[in-house]
Amino acid sequence: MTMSISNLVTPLQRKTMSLEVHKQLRTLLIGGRMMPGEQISLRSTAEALGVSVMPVREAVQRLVAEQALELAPNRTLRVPTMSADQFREITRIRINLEGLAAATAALRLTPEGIEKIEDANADFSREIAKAKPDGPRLIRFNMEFHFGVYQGAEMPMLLRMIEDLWSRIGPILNYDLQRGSRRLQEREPVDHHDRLLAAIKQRDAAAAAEALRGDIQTAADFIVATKLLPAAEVDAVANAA
Amino acid sequence: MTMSISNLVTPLQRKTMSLEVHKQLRTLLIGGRMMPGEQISLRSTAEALGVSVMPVREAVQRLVAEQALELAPNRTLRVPTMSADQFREITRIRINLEGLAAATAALRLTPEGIEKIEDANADFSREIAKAKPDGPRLIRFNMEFHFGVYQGAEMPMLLRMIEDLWSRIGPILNYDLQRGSRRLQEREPVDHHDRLLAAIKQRDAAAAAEALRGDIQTAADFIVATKLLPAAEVDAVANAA
DNA sequence: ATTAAATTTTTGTGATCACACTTTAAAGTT
DNA sequence: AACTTTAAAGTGTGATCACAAAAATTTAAT
Repeated sequence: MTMSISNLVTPLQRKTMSLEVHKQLRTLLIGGRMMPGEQISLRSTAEALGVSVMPVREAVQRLVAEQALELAPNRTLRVPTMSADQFREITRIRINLEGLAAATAALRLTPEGIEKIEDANADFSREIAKAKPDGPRLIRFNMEFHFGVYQGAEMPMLLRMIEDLWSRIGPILNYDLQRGSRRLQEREPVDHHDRLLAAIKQRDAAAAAEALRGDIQTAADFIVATKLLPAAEVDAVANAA
Repeated sequence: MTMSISNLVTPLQRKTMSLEVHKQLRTLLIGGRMMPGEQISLRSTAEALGVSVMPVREAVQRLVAEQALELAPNRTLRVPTMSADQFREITRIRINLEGLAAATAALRLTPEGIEKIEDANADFSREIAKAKPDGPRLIRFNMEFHFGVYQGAEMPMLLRMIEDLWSRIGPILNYDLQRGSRRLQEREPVDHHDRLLAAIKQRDAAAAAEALRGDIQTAADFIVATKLLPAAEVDAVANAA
């Protein structure tokens, strides 16, 4: 009976088409490839992906549960729209959850982990310094930086909850970005990142959470200021508890 | 064109069997009617509920997304088991999220809302004072008290996230309760509730969050101390990101 | 040209069947 | 009796069909 094999193999993933569809749709959403309010059709997406409707149905159910998609009362499926109030609420939740992750990560991050974050921050800083920064690249580097920190907290459940939140605000952020936000020209986000990084190196949990709070809050204030988001939702969501 | 009718009618819910099944299973889970590790069969539950497997499949997908159910690598469906580490992580998340809700509620709760909470707390206090308190009733009153507070925050997304967390720890809490925990005999939870209530009445957000932290933490410490939870999970979960 | 009615198309939802895989029970073998 | 092998039952997964309801389109009428 072999004894240490469990340390050598990866725990064997479950591979279904549902999960594959779920991942693809989620990537589209986070990347802002689908506009808020846009309608989705089961059969269309099934045909586009070359599968039957079944895997799509299951994937969609998961996305609805994650609130990354929305099932309207008239049974139409769409990318959720978000009111300014809802966005503000998510921002408060993010500050708490991601603040917790950052604070914990400040205490637990390994030197290797810190190095990865520094790389991501360098990439981000370099891109934003360009005359005409590439939006998608910026988003990617920003994501690598943030989730590099969050992974360092070694709290898998918390990480997943944060991912879910990002998949919900992804469409908003990216949609704003595609319209050519001028915030990209500013050094502000880099300052917050540097401050967070410094706090982590000093193992200062409170300072890390505070730096992250500044990053999230100022970015959110900017989005709200664009007046892109409707003041309030008119139609009710059908997510009965 | 009628103008004020929108204020009179409820926004018409989407009524599908999937949602019904979802609600029923979720109730079972939160109520601790299903043991951690217990296996679920699509066909069995479908037959038990008198429907086809389809609604069950969709409901289960949602529950898996909510992490209230688990899909093992060998494709078996079961109520998630939880290691002590995982429970501790959830506790930290709860302290942050429910603390945020309590702090916000302290500032926003209406007199009617406060009255409702006081009633729930009185019921809870009365039940716990009995010689042989009724477990399910205690759980219900405790839930009414907590969610009475959380609803007062007027943050619907946060509320839903907290509900999801409760559906995950429900099996643990209730399972412990069914084994006849002696903690019920103690006044401790009542003290924390009273402290929280007092903070709310004084509109002291920080004190409210702190009182709630005490309530959650001491209860969690007790659960961990029972040694009911395994130290670590042996088999990996199949929730690929 | 506009509006109203009728028709067609498309939508999500539920049920049923087929398949590959795992687990369990039975039969066979030593 | 203990072990191995084989067969049966049960599992989630994917595909296909049927249906009612909503949307979009066309047709008819004013």
